Amino acid sequence: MLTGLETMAYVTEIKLSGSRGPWSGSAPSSFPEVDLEVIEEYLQEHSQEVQPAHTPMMAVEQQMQIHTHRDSTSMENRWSDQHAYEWHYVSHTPNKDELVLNPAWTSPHDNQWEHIAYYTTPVYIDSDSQSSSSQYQDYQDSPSPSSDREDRKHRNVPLSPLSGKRKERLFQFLFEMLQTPSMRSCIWWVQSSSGTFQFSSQNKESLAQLWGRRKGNRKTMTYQKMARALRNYSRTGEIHKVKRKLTYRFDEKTLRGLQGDSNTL
DNA sequence: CATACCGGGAATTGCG
DNA sequence: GCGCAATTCCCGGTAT
Repeated sequence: MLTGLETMAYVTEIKLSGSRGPWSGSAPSSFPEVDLEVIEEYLQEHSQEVQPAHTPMMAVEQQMQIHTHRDSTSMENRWSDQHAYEWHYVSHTPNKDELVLNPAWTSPHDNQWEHIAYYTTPVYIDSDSQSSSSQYQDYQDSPSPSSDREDRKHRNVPLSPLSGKRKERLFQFLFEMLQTPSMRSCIWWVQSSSGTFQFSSQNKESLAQLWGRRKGNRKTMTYQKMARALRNYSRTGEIHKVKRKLTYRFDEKTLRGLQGDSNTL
């Protein structure tokens, strides 16, 4: 039989045949995966818009709930409690770990952060935010945040004229996804203030596929390949890997640049 | 032992 | 044609 991922792949291939088939509607539990189509559509409409006004995306989100909410989080947190690292959300809730997914779009008052998440940037929708934002400035991920190697040389992202649209970079795409509520089941901030984010081991492939589509690659993008590109960033400094499973961190500069963008756009 | 992640060399592709 | 930013392949290493 097909696994959730594969099934989804098929679905996305066949898709738009209008019929949502028996799966999505009646068997939401069959796959916690995210519906790429829905996400794509949504993203297309809101991609770069600056319309904080209303949130017509609610429709999308509702649909997504069907596929994503449920408890597919169990694994995600298994390691999180092994030893509190720089984030210890769940410190006291055994099965609460869901940190990200569920609570988000189910509570009525989450519109708050949804807003923030949208146009103000930094956002503090990360797992830690509400709990303990105290002991965090400590992470000892990589060597050190300071020691400016040779980045500041002549490699800055000047808000260049950007005449003509430059191709979207992977880290920009990821940042965008991180600001998209509906993508919370694929990627989320572990600690937005430090730019640390993490991929969902269940839906990382969906996110990768989405990236691949956006780029219009010939073959389908996979997390493996996307991660390879991510590894290149550790050389150029945009993003660094942190010692936690599926977790990375935007460089301060990169983050600042991205945040600036989203505000100024 | 099996599977998932991680890392990086190296060739190739697309684009500006 | 050049260089950049991936993309694709692949394979060894580590962790679970």
